[in-house]
Amino acid sequence: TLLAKICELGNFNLALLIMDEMIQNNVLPDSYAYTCLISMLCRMEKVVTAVILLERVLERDTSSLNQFMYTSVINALFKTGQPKAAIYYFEDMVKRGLNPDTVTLNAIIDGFSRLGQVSKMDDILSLMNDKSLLPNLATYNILLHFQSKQQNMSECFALYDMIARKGFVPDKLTCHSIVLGFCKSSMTDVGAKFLKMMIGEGTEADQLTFNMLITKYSERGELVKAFDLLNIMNSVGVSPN
RNA sequence: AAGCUGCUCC
Repeated sequence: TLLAKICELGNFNLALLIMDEMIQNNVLPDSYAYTCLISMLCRMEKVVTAVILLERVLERDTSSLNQFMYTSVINALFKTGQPKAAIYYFEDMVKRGLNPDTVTLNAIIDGFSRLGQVSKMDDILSLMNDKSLLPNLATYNILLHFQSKQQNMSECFALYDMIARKGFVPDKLTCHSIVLGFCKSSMTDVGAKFLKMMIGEGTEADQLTFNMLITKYSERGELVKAFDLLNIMNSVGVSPN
């Protein structure tokens, strides 16, 4: 419990110290303690320490292993530009009979999408399908963001439709990606219209997305439109920063 | 209880 709270507060040095003390006193950390520590280290970009800790669990306490530890490490390795290591742990996870779930595969799809490795993304999507794992909203948001960065707006709309068809409610990340695609395509007005439409449909309004459009309009000298958005922000209760 | 999705500005 103490470890969990310290992890939550983000003090990994103290958490590691306490873990050492536990081990010295023959109180072995349990699965929960290890998971908290590893995920905290990954969040704080201490991926090397996280991997060392995962290796310790692999050596002495394989019964404590779970998907959370692996997903945290796989995600952090991708994010720090170490895809080979990430895949190594993915394969290790599978070897040990820990079934990757949608969250694990999402982390990998996102990792490959950042590297522009489309065929690997497809491989993981096929795997998801083969294992009868259902994509979640994050899966679609990852794909949507990937397409929007490349201004593939028709792909974006196909994904947007898919989100609704699968019964998910688009969120602020969904909205951000679509508007991003329009901004990049210099279709700022369409982006603004889309944002207004999504807000009208109940999507949580979002400061970042407004900022993106306001910045774009400001760059283009379209200040009337920029101020119009600022007014809308106020009227829907999103505070400007 | 813990793991996935934001090249807005700074």
